[in-house]
Amino acid sequence: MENISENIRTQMRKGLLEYCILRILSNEEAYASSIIEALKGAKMIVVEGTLYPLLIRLKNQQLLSYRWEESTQGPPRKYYMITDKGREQLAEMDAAWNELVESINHLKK
Amino acid sequence: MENISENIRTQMRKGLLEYCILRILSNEEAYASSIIEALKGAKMIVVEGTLYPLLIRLKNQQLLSYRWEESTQGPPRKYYMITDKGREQLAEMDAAWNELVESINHLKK
DNA sequence: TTCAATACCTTGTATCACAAAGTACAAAAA
DNA sequence: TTTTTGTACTTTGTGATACAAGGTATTGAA
Repeated sequence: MENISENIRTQMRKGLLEYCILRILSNEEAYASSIIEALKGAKMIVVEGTLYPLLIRLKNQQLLSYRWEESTQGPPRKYYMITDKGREQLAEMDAAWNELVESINHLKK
Repeated sequence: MENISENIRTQMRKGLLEYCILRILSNEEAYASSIIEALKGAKMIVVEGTLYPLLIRLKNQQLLSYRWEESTQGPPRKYYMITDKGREQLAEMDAAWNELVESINHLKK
């Protein structure tokens, strides 16, 4: 645990990654690398070793599905898409997130 | 895990409890039960088994200190207070939280 | 056919929150 | 006095999550 400030951020992120993935996939299909890029764009840095198990988890919960697609450069890609059940879950997560923000704001007063 | 919605909230809270404790103690000294009450007021429900180890952890990191105080009803209480180092950490956590909120907002667009 | 690039996956570890217990103390009740 | 009740503090075991550091497989170019 070399960098304390990084650790704070890592811990705060916990439990929010699933939410972020669902949010990203609510707009478009994507495969792992493009999801990582999207997360980077939001400054939610994540490594492959974190993302892959997470995607598998979400797929097993039937919140995501995927299809294989050939790539022009390299091996085929697994494109993930959100399911109806995933959208329901996303709605719940939106609510949970909003409550969390309210909770923190309440403690800031 | 029986209640999925609860689990979502539990996971989202992860890493934020330390932040909440420091925020609460930034205004006033408090002992465990009163901290739990404050968290309840913000709808961040937490149980003793979570809070006590957390307080000990924060104390070992020298972000908190405490003093014993007699109680009119029951055994003495451990009143915790934030240290200077704790206030520095709190400032970092404020920044981390703000960035996190921005990250999520970014993904919502 | 070897190599580099890309994509996907697995294993071991640390951290955190919770559930469910237990210990210690003080004041009221028996 | 002894027992009970209420309050406060603590510990142990479990499950979930993110990360680091590896590995496997496919493709196309050198």
